[in-house]
Amino acid sequence: MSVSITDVARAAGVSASTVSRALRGQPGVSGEVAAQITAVAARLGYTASRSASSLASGRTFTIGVVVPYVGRWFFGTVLDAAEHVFSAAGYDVLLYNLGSPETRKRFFTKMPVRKRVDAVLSLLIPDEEESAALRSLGVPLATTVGGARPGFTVVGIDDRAGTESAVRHLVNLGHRRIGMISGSSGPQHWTTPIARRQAYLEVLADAGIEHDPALEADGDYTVEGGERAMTELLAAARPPTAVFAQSDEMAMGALRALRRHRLRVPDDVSVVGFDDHELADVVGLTTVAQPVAGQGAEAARLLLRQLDEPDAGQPGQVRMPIRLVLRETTAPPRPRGPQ
Amino acid sequence: MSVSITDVARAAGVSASTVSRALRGQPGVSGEVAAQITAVAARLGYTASRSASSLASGRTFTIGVVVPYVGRWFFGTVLDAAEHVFSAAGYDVLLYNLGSPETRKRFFTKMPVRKRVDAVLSLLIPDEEESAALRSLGVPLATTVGGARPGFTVVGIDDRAGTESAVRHLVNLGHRRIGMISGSSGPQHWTTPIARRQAYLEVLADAGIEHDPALEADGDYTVEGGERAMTELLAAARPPTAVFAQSDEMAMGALRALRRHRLRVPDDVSVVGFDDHELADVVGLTTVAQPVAGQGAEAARLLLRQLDEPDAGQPGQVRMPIRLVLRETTAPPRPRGPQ
DNA sequence: AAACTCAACGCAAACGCTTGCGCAACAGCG
DNA sequence: CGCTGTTGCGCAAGCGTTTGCGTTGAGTTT
Repeated sequence: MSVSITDVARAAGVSASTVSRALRGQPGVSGEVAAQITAVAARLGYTASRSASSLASGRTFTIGVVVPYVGRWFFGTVLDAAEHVFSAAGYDVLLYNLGSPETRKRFFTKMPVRKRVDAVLSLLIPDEEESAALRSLGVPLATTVGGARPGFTVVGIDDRAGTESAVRHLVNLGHRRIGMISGSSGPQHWTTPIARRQAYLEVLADAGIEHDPALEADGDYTVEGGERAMTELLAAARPPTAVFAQSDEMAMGALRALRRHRLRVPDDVSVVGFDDHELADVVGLTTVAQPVAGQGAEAARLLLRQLDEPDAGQPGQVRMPIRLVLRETTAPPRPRGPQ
Repeated sequence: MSVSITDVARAAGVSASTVSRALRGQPGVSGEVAAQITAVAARLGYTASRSASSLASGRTFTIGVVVPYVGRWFFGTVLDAAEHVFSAAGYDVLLYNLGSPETRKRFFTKMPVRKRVDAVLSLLIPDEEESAALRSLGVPLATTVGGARPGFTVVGIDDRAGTESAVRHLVNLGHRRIGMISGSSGPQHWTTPIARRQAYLEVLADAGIEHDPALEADGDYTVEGGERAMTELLAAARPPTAVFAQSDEMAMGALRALRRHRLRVPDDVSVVGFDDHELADVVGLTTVAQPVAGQGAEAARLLLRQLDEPDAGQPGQVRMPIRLVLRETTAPPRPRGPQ
């Protein structure tokens, strides 16, 4: 029923090996014969069986992409861009969505990608054990999040610089009580929240502002979490006049909480986010923009390059530019109340 | 280097066929031997090569999911849910992101999923030619968008009912000049915008409101498109006092446009969206909620069922519930101006 | 004209698994 | 006790490619 390489070979009056070579543009077959074969293959609607060819060749022409939540804007956007690069290069992508701890565990113990992929792009930060498991695959690895990791190509941003620009902006506006909504709920090895928190503390210290632990809350990187966190901050003895959220989603949650508390933004409270979410502009959110799609595409390109030249040296590290985007959720604090 | 089935067989003192059967829980191997084999396999860290087993069995344990834009909330959410169902059932998902016409064309001519997947879930509406190509794969097919299609299991919503509830809501508030931002830019065979438009027209007719073509604009299903469309509507001789957008993203674009025009929502203009986007609540958008993740999960489940019982009858059709969610972007029109 | 290259192609052996079939061994039956 | 079933397992033939190597014949060198 299904047309195989021998069918093509027979129809073209050559051997299967010649068909194989011709269709893949390998040397060892004359121009005319190759043309003939391509024509016949097209006429018969022949597509090589991926299973068979990867079994024989050891190459799968497939990239594994593991992501915590495809549904979230950040990951969806990275994936979108990466997928375009991969598919343009003739690679398919095998998607693993590892949101819950169980699926994540299942993935890393069963390792379904073993012998199924030529490389893997991880959009989540593997812990020591997990990255060891990935390395054991013996294929090029890349990630777009978190810091340096042995064996991984990482393309990311300067989290500290980004955070600095955001918090410094609030300081410059005159704010002294600056809260932070972090997304630190994840495992410790995720360096992003840590780096951003450090930068936050440093800017405060630099401005001579004493740090108040009551002005920090965890937002879990979600809208709901951000809302909860903001509510928490508002309950503090002396609530913040400005808030830096480590992601736009959390910032939007914060906006919602503020609205529910009948507080005006930026009159009563300023808020700045991180990411430049697609909808940040709609809500007028001041934020730190990072090239999200750009990171996905770049990581994909680097991975492909490693595939092409396996003898290349250390996996690279790329820092993408960030920039503060001023919109309408930040303003000087209202000159009222004590201090 | 890599451990194969024969390694396990040797170590367990049985034949490869017995290992194969034991590991897949097939009958024909005694309990103790099976236990032995599983233990040995675990100790050796054996994972069956997917290429080899699919070559031999013809089954791939992989589902192809084709989607227009993974980055967009709707598709990302559907995909997320579907992936969970698939992976829980032991299936991997091969992702094809077909946003641009070129990649789409490439996909449907090269058909890279041929012999690579056991089923495909399409999140885009294939035209006649494309769905014929999909059917030629000879595997179960499902989609979560658009209307009935021969050979496809489709789980969706009642677009007309959803639209009716939205537009009727505006009518009931007293609006007479009700604009619509549609997403009809796609190919004609996409029934969603068409169905929604019809329902829109019907409600107007039913309310005795004459239809004004100047109150319709195309928003391309994007935020930017929605903004453009709203700007267009505002330029009409008699601009609308309310707008129904066929997606929340377009509605949010409309909100942005309105803000730029210094018009207040809902005081000057009411707007209602469609989807109940994750952030609809943040901006207070009144909208028609549909179970997005639910549709993805349900479609995935139906696909798996077809895989289990291939002799089942016609592919099913499921209608998921919708409901109007009232928030803060709709209100009665201001009683001023002529009529 | 013999010896040698080299390009173009075919042969056949993998690749690692699944599965129909055959063959013991053992149980239950008349 | 022979006979038929049944259970548990091994044999070996695929599945559809890729690829190292061998063969052929035309072209080039001495």
